Parts: sequence; C-alpha cells; structure tokens
Amino acid sequence: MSDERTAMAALSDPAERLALALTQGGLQRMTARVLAALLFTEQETMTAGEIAETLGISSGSVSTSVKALTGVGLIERVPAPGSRREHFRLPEGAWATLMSGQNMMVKTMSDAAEQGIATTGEESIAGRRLTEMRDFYDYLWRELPALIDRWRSTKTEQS
Amino acid sequence: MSDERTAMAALSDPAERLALALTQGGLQRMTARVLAALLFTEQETMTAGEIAETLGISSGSVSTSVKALTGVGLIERVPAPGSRREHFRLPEGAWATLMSGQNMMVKTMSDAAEQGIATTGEESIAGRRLTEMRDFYDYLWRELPALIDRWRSTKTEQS
DNA sequence: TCGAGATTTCAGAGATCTCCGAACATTGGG
DNA sequence: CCCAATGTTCGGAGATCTCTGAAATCTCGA
Repeated sequence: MSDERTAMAALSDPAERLALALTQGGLQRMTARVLAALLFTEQETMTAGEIAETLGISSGSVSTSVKALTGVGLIERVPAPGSRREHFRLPEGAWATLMSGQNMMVKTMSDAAEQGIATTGEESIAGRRLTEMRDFYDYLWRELPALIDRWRSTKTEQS
Repeated sequence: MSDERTAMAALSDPAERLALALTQGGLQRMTARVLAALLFTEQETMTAGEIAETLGISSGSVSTSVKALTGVGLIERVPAPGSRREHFRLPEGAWATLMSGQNMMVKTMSDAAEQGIATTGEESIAGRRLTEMRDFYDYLWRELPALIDRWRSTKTEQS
C-alpha cells in the first residue's frame, strides 16, 4: 500500500508509542519523537540531519526540539569526534533528570497551596483543605529526591 | 471601577494561580479552575450552579469538567443533604489520588521501554539504553506506592 | 578568506483544542 | 401527572498551537 518510506528509516512502532507516552508527560509531539529516535537508534549518536531524515520532519523542527531537549538536559551535544557538525545523544541518567523536572511541579503545587493559606488562614474551611494539600506536596518534595538518590546508589553498586 | 462582579464571587488570585499550576499537570483550563473553586470555597460543598457562577463559565463547561474530575476521583458527588440537586466536594486524600494518576504514566513509560527491548534485544546499543530506562521506571513503579502509603500512615497517627 | 554544507530563526498555513450556548433529557415537588 | 428547575450533550466559532519552508546566519575546511 502507499508506502512513502523511500530512503528514510522511520521510527519503529514501539518508538512511536513511546513518543506518544512522552507527549502525555508534557513534551511536544515532535520533541517527543526526537527523543524516541535518539533512544531507539542503533548508533551511539545522531546528527540533526539524521534525525530529520529518520522522522521525516523539517530541519527547523529538529532544531527547535533539540533546543528544548538540551535545555532540560534530556539530550546532550557531543563534541563531534570526526568531521561533521553536531552530534546528539541521551546522557547518562536522562530519566532521573526528567523525573526531577516533574518534581518542580510538586514544588509549584506546594507553593500555590501555601499562598492560598496565606490569604485564608489555616483554620478556615478552605484553609484546612489547603493545609492538607500543602502538607502532602511538601512531603513529596522532601522525599522524592531521596528516592532518586537511592536509585542512583543501587545502580552504582551493581556496576 | 468597571467591576463586573455583580453577584458572582470570582476566584481569588491564588486560586487562579493554582489552577494554572494544575494546567501544567495535564488538566484542562476549565477543569483546573473548577477544582480550584472547590478547593478555595469556604463552603463544605458547592453545587454545579454555584461553581458556574463563581467562575463565570457556562453550565455546560461545568458539567464536562465535573464529569472529568469525578472520573479520576478528584472530586465526589455528595448525596445531597437537603433539597437541591448535586453537591460536590474534594474527597479525603484527593492529592494522593492525583499522584496515583501520575504513576500510571510511570507504568506506561516502563511498558514502552519493555516493548522496545522486545524488538531490539537487551544487548544492542538501543537495547542498553532502553534497559536503563525500563529499570528506572520499574523502580519508581515499585517505590512510589510505598512512598504514598507512608504518607497515609503518618497522617493517620497524627490524628 | 571563501565557499559549501549545516543550523537557526521566523512568518504563516493548517490542524487542533476549548468553550459557549442552545437543544434535549432528567428529576423532584406540587 | 405535569411543570419548573437542574443537568447533559453537542455543533461550531474562535483562539491556540504546531510544523513547515525558506531566508538568514554560522562554521569548518581548503
């Protein structure tokens, strides 16, 4: 059937599904696909051009996505070993990084609740609800980094 | 001053800010505002009509939002004590519930990685990256429920 | 220093999403 | 049993977002 894949690799089905999952997590569609491409490639690194070809998207989209991803530390530029231009890859611990990003939202929620309490007081009806909320997110804010650290140590001692 | 608030309450500024934060977390704007209204109100419960008036939005939007929120367990219908129709409020532990929803994404990520490994094998270049990813999300998937349970118990013993 | 290839920026077309408003359904009281 | 008040569904206008394509910019090697 009308198969347009001529010389381009295209993402495997699991890769596209993973990209979709990342989308739910807040990434843009193309950004998620770029990440998936770098995750599923059998090369150590990819150039911007290779990414564009694999996904069948414009170089402009790749540029924007790559900018966003490096900004959050989800991919890194590799100093370019040989001749070409920019090479990219997932850094060690990319997923822990992504998780830390989620943590910022936890902090935001805690702060928002705190601000609410500042205007209602702790003992009003709304104040009690807000206090419960703040306490919960405060707890997560304190415990999540420890959880991730524990992951890092178990991984270290394995190697 | 051109103050259009005639008989409607309008959300406080902290409430609107919290709604915005919830938006980042994946909720729609109106849905987030409905949740914020129920969080900041000084009443124990609110009717759909009160929510619509407070937020200045259509009853249709309230209906849709309420449907979405009850679906995830973030608000609950209260059996209506007296005469009127439907009353709503935040249930106990709503935030833990919301967090559990986030966990589903962790599971999704883990599964996506697993599927990837199924096609690449564990020892290919991509396979190694996917394995690292799967192990990390598996770890979270195992540990996060425990973290939330610990929160629940500390809260219990306080009371 | 120059040229070719690679990358970034950006305006705008197209796709997508959101929310309203009105028609329709439902429920409880009189 | 009917009516009035409340709740739900859904089409579509408007707002928003996304991605492309092309022009501008940059960089390296010769």
